[in-house]
Amino acid sequence: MKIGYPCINRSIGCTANSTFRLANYSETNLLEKVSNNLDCLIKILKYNLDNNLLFFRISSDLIPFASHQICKFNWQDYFKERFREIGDFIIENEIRISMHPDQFVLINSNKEDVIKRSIEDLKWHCKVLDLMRLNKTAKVQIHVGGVYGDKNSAIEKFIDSYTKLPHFIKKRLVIENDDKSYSLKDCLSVSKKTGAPVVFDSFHHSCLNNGESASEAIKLVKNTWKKQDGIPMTDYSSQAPNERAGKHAPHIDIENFSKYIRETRESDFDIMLEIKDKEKSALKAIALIKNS
DNA sequence: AGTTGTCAAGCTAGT
DNA sequence: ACTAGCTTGACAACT
Repeated sequence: MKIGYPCINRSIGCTANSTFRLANYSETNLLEKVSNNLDCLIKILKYNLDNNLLFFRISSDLIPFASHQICKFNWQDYFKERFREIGDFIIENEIRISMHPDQFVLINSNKEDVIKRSIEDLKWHCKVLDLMRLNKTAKVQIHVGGVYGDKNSAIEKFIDSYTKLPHFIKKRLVIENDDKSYSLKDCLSVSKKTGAPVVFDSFHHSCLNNGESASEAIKLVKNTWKKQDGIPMTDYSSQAPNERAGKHAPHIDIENFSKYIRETRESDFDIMLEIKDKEKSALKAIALIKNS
């Protein structure tokens, strides 16, 4: 079991998700930001290694506007060696990597243009992981998408788009249950048709479910991860106290986390902590696991 | 230097 | 028909 946190480290004084406005797009700006982001990424990974945090989500801002039509620069070639070095570090130290394109990436949209741009976005995410030479255990996770008033046909649309994806995307794409539209059960049925592994998000599951306990849920998703995909990736968070239902907690609720670990102890899986204070909570989680 | 408004992209629910 | 909220940090323009 590996523990990690997404995208940002708040202790080491740099960010690997620095970006700029579209209005200020220039090759110079892009080069500067990407270069800075890659430098910081390796620093974060080193910090993580020192602290036994072996799961990390790389920010979608790593290459700003990578899939936007404005970007004509061949960053793949220009930063080839840097990607390779970072990849070597990841592989040597057996760090698990994920990426999570944001809410705009929808392969089941009823607008062809949205699907097209989403695929372009998935392409660059997968390209980065390929340039790092990471194996199939490095994943790119998305939600199933919109419902458009008819979930069955929206799922059909997802399956149809998925089937047409190039192999280098398919080998990395995994789907995550969300808190409003697509439950774990929905994701499992999509997985059955597509073969895409399912990322279990425990917090979303607490918002939207069909009565499955956490330990049942983990066992169910486990079957969707083949040997080459690695052990299941999962997302964990808890409800922010006194806030709207579905809002992520600012700090880890260690009681809640401890209970989750106890309930699911018979399975091995990696945990991404989607908590606002990032590595701070991840360190607490690591300490808890060590002592349990 | 510190503060505040704004940012490429879509969907859903609520008015 | 329209908009706020999602979830969010960081850029950029303003004090």
